[in-house]
Amino acid sequence: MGQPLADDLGFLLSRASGLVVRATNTALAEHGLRVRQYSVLVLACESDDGSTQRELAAALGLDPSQVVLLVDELETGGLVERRPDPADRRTRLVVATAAGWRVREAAGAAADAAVETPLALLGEAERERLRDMLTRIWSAAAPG
Amino acid sequence: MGQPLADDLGFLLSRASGLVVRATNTALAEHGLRVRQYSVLVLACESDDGSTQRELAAALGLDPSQVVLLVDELETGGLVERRPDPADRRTRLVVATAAGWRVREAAGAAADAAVETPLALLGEAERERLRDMLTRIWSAAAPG
DNA sequence: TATTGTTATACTCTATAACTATA
DNA sequence: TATAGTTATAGAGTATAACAATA
Repeated sequence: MGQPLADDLGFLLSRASGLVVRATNTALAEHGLRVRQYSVLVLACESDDGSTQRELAAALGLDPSQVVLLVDELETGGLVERRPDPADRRTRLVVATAAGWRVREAAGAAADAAVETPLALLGEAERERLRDMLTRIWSAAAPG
Repeated sequence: MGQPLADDLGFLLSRASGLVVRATNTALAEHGLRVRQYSVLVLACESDDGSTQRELAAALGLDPSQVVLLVDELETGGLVERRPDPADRRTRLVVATAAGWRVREAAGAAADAAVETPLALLGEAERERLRDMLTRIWSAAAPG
């Protein structure tokens, strides 16, 4: 007869994800960002030499064509810039600007605070276990 | 300086959720469903007397106006029907038809199989812990 | 007055295909 | 011939506001 919907991990994942994404988007709004743009900005801040859009797409689980638009918006806002790659003229390295770093820090604090409400019932040890499981879900389906 | 994106639970949740939803949608396609319609159908099968659209919306975490369209599609496909509520003429009770039950069973088996790939690295005990944590995330933010 | 279902609208996200320039 | 980035488009998902019927 099938399991109840409340036991379906796919359903539970998407419902929890939607909740957290909504809360994060609300918090990011005052910084002019949404989660997708924010994710790109965070990744750009993580690499000193910049990341190719292909690398960003793989890390985010998005199609490269979507990354183009996200980087466009961040670039228009002056938060990242596209630098030519000296080694390969096809690729463009996405690097955070000084303004990007500042926004990333403020927006990150707001996002972390916003997510405390939905995560309130989870202790730090549990969150670490949750991170581990979600990472393994990703690695099982997106090897490499 | 902020945590790495790979440690951000919001990001990990949405990435894992997207992955599982994509796999499930692919599996449900041959049954003419997508996850949202499927979720409504499963809930309709769970209640003998039917659920109001308000109840469905609350359980799914959707706005009631979205449930209208999902039920419309299921009703057009003959999988559910809207029955008048004898106790309250405003409400309409959503009930699965016999065809709905059959589709729910076949689609559920396909969805369960499809999700085995991304969940392959999690044992049953871990899945139970994951269910518990995701349920608590929901209950922390959507009390009631 | 408040609630249920409904309609309408706009925006965001997702999926796909095709094109260009380089390798 | 393959890869990085880009453009374009259509469809699905999300968010809000307003309305009629009923409580």
